[in-house]
Amino acid sequence: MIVRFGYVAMSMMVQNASPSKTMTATSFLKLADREAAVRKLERIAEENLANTLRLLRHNRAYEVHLYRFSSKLIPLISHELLEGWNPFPLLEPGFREIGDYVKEHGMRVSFHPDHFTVLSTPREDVLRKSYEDLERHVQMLDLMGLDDTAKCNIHIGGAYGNKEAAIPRFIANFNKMDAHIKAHITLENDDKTFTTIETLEVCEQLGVPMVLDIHHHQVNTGDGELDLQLWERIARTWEGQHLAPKIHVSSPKSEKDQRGHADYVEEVPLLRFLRMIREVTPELDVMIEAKMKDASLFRLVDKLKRQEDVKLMDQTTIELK
DNA sequence: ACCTGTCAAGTCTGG
DNA sequence: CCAGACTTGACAGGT
Repeated sequence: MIVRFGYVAMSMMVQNASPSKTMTATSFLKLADREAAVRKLERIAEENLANTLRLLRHNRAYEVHLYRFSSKLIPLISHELLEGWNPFPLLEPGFREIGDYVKEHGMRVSFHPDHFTVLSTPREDVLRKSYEDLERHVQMLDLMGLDDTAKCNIHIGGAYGNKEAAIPRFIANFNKMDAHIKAHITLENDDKTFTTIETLEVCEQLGVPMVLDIHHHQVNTGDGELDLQLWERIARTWEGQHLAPKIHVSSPKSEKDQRGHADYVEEVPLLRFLRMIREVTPELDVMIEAKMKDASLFRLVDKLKRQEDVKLMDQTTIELK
């Protein structure tokens, strides 16, 4: 089995390369000249895109093939103060450059819209904003010139005290979306509400690939023991996608805070999982969600390569024999 | 240079 | 019905 690793949004190795610089609404309002304030936002967005490209070059140099973009590339884009603002024409060259680089080097990229994107919501205003948020994320991928192998990963959302009602509401709201948007969505089990099995059932019903988060599963297990049978069902949701299944990995922050994310990733639980699935899964992509970002990725790979059944293929790819 | 509080968002809890 | 907690990286304002 071939396993590749990636990381999220920012680098601990490249200095001053934040792709998530922002401006508060308060300081936006403090600027007397609104046009100048908007131009400042646009400058920040261009800087975020430039830093994203710097990170991709870093990824290329270190053979990191998976990367998740920051969802905060354009500051205040969803804020009501900026209603009517359309920075996309200005940012198009920046997005295109990123997409060209991704395609040139065969990278797998994604977004993870914030947890305020909630398709299970009963509130019309929240649903509208969620649709807008998803549309905006897909729009960015479109401007990059990327196809629907670049995914937007989301959670099912809130339960509102009644999961049995929230799930069909999610499904109905999901189905109202354009096919182009739907084709970009993946669903991930969360750490509090919707378990692996519940998320999987929705994925199977909707024909949406599922991203398994093994840390979330550990803290929100529900009824579904993570055995080979469950994994095979999850892996099947990726059939026909031209993509290897993807999982998320992180480790508990502490004994007391099991849900928080630690700086680095423990290799033992991951190895146990990989060895369980290696016979049935030829390729797997693993997103590292640790505070130390790319630094934790390299530390993890360094630990893994010492295992007898692990062979290092490149700086971030292993073969588990 | 560093520290502390605030900001965005939506859900959930406790009162 | 409403205030506060939760989460995250980064701003904003203070020393």
